[in-house]
Amino acid sequence: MTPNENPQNPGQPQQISLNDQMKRRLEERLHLAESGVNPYPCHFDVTHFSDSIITNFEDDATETVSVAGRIMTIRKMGKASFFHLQDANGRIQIYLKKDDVGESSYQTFKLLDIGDIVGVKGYTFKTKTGEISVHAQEFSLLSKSLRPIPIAKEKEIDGQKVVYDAFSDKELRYRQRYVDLIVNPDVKQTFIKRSAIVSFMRGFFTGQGWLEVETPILQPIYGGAAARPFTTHHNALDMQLYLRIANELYLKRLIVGGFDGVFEFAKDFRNEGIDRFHNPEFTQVELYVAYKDYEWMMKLVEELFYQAACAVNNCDSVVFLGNDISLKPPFRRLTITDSIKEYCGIDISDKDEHELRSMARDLGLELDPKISSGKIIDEIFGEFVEPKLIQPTFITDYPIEMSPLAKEHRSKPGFVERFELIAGGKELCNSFSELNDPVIQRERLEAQSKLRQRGDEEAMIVDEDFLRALEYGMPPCAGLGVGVDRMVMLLTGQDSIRDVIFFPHLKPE
RNA sequence: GAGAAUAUAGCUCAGUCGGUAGAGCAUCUGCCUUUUAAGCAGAGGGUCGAAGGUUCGAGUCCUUCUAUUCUCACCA
Repeated sequence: MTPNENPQNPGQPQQISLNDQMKRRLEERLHLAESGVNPYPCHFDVTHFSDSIITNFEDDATETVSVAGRIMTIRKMGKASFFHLQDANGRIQIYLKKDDVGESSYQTFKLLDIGDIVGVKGYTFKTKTGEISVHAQEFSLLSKSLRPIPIAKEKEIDGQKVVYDAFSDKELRYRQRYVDLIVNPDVKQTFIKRSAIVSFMRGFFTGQGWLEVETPILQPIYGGAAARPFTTHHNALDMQLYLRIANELYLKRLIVGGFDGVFEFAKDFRNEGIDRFHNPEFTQVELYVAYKDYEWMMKLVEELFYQAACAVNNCDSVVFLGNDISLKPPFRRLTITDSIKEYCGIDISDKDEHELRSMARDLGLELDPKISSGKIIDEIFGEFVEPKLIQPTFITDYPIEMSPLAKEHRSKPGFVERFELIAGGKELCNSFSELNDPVIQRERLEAQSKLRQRGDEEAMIVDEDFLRALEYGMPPCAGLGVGVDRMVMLLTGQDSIRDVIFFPHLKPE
């Protein structure tokens, strides 16, 4: 695409709406170039970052530093000026005096705007009012900004930072995340933490000797979860493909192949509704470990969340959705049957579909007459129990109909060895002892495909190649899926998934 | 999918009963060599989300549409 082409309407020049401020900045860009100042030079030698200058400052020892960043505030006072420069780590005040930088350089400075990126060389000092600053000896323009950034002003009152005119339009913040990141420092911190959480998990897993792998996103048959997929088309092969809804079936093939532990940070895609807990594309880390079961996996998950919280927050408790949550192990464990007994006062064990349905009706739950007993239990749980589980809780031993890929419970017929981790009333993890009997797995998938024929769009499809892999023999195995976005929400205290994804899905402008 | 709210200057927001489009910040001009929501004096800046309608007259009332936000539904 040529630079001036309109992406929405190829062939047409792009309509850049020019307001007065942009016009002026464009003229300034030309004016600077004509007067011999390159508005976009190639490099600048940075020696210091704002945060380290401030931490290492000593009153009687000035230090020569080169810093670079974006101009965020300007206070011009005739022949001297102050401005704040924002670099990757924070802000530092710069003091610029005409006598020090020279007439022409000072004239150039006076043309600059908030939003321009500059480099400054100077020495550190503390102003009359006590702010650690850099006294500029040289400065240079590094990149001219053509669009005015939203200016939020800050004032400290009794140590409390008060922000005026903050850039707060949520739509604009999501659409122009780059601006959000420039002007709202907390946003940047959330994403730095997100990266730290992912790094921590990667280290936690590889430290055990498990292998990080990559498996297909474009799949001819989707599986591993109950969800509607996105479809796409491969032209050369002229075939329909699906964007993965999970990578479970591929990772298990790798366990068959002889790896003892594999994991993948997977972007998954589900063609479903959008709300503050769901984005159409989201990140899930899935982990499979041979010769282990779900009991073992629960201990691992406790450690994972506890250590991750300590690593990124230096603290084992968080505030999530308005609740104080402690991530100190052990987490409470409760079978789904016991949880319903506790929160609804009813005993669902050994009840048939008819009895369960009337119990649900007594609780005031309207149910689709087509759904079977496992799904009824899930509905009761989802409606009356899950929202009440604020502290981290493992809910275990789900009805077998809901879990076609999990192994039947070793001592409870009709249930599987499965757990979910719930915190703040929301599911964060799902895990089971993986079903590795290929004959039973085939039966379960075929039962799913019957549900599918009856109109359940989320029922799974029989994946013959996956079954073939199991027929070669898969060791006993524990599997885990962690919703990374939700885990980041929990550990950063964000109430919406949109605040932990840089570019959440929005309709086109 | 349903309901509620929102959409006015680059940003944050006022706009009363339908009668000339407002403020602060930002921008521009002038003054100002340790300021910090810098200050002082002046100036410019608007297709009031889009399209229809009612009316002598619509930012304001009505209809439709678009987008967003929140809640609910759906959703491992």
